[in-house]
Amino acid sequence: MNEQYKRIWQTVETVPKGKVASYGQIADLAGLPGRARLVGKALGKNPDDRPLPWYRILRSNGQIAFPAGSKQADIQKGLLQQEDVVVINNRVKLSQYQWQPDLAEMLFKLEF
DNA sequence: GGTGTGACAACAA
DNA sequence: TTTGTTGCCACAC
Repeated sequence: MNEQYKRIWQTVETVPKGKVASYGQIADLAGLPGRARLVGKALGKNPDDRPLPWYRILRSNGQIAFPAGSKQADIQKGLLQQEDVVVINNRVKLSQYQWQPDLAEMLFKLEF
């Protein structure tokens, strides 16, 4: 299994409930600056044998990465609202819900 | 090893 | 705001 994917998945798992992060943000935190698209691929290859909060990952502008109205978009929307994240027109207010990693999270991540 | 692709991002209009 | 362009880089053919 690819190491980078593991790191991406691990990073995604550190996103707290009720908060969201962008693909680029995850890439940066995973030590892969500029690999936002790789994050998308990693999530696509996500082995469903472990719970991964993939639905907390959005685009840089807060929009859900799937076409509005699509099956996936609906599911993601539902899961987010289940965590008290308000989704309007297929997007959320990043100014309010975007995750801001704190020191504890950073330190945790440094222990690769 | 060239070419096209992608759950992206930043910017222009 | 929405749409199009361009940059990006690991992957799969």
